[in-house]
Amino acid sequence: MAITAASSDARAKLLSAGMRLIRTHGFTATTVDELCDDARVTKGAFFHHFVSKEAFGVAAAEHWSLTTGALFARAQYHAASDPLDRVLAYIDLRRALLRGAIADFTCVAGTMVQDTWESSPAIRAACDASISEHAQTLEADIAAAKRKYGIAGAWSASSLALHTQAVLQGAFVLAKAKGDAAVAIDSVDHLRRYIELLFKPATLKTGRTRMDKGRRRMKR
Amino acid sequence: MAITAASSDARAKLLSAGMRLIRTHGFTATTVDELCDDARVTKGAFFHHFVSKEAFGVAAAEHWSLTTGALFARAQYHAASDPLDRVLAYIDLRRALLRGAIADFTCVAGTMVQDTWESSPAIRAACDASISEHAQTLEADIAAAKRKYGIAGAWSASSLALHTQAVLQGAFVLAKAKGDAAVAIDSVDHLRRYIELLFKPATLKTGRTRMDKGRRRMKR
DNA sequence: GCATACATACCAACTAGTTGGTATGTTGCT
DNA sequence: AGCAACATACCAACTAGTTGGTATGTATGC
Repeated sequence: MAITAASSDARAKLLSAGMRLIRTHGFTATTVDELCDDARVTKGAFFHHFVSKEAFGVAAAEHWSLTTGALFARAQYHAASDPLDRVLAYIDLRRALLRGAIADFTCVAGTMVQDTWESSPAIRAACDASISEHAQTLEADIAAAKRKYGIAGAWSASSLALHTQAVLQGAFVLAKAKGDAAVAIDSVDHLRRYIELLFKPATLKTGRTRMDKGRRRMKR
Repeated sequence: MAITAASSDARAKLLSAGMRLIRTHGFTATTVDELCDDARVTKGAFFHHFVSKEAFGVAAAEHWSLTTGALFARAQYHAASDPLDRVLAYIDLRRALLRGAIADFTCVAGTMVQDTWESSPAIRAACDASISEHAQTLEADIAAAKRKYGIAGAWSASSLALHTQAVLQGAFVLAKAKGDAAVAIDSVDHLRRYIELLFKPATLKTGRTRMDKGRRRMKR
């Protein structure tokens, strides 16, 4: 797929418009016309770059994976030497991102999978890959923390990594229902507290005190 | 809204069809024709009972609230004398319900709000009411448990009640993405462990041992 | 004789996708 | 260098089918 000089301005603009529109209306409710209007591109250009609306959906999930993957890869939370600190710093970053309009912080893959999981196996798989691969970037740090602090709970690093994503996805749903990010922030705070508690006995032995570090506003 | 003698067989059939269809396709992707076909009712009947598709959505959220409200009201988890036991029994019930087809255990309100929160304030509000009122039925037990065990965490009973709903909603999203309920069960297990840990110091003082009670399969 | 609970037939607007075209490269041969 | 052959990126207008919604009719019970 040699990328030529002006390799499709239109494709990039459509994907960018897709991120916005899918997050606000979901995938099914986002029409091809709407996508084209928003991207200031014609329908011909749309079907030149994507053989169908479904193919666009798959490309949108992959685009989401790439852009968010790059964002998190270059974030500073990897800097901490302690693996548990890296996990907690990730949670703090996710909490800090819950700002501005709801459509600006919610997850394209999570939103899209809700109205496509039954009708489009291809989109479902692409969304699953996006979410699961992102979770996997956490898994190594969680596993390292378990090893370092000798935690032998009945839970696996991978299940905890996926749980963080479940909490975030659920927090987005509640934020949409309430039209307010506050409830999502509260939920992420509960998630942070959970991880602190999971590692608390071990870190106390080691003489660490991390509790309430990074804690901010707690409403109600 | 006086309920007349044979108060609309059609209305009930449409709402029942709506529960199924909204859970599988979402609200926007569910068409009025599909609803009518599934309920074996004509379009005339649909618009006789609901002034618009949006009004049907609001009615669907209210119907969901009523039916699930009744289900949980008559469940036995209220029986335990200890409030913490009641909260954990609720979690166990939610875990036990994660069986069969995905569309059979997911939440109508949570699914519907995802593709309507931006376009329909009325449906958004109805879904919020459904989720928030359900969370409130947990709040009293959580508050009682906090009081009984003298827990003074930086979290409120209401925020924890909403957090349980966020975890469940997120678990549904991941289950849809993976096409498998296992990931949702794992997440609910993490939620149960969190609540156990929140109350652990206090219950140990009191001589309770609840840990790992009710624990079942833990995959991976 | 009049309201309620439907049924049938229909419509204007919108839907994803198609068609046939153009403008601008890029490549390979001489 | 120069030109034919082809590829890419796009566009405007169209189509076949679907959408939520309506207009009008009818059957039944009080």
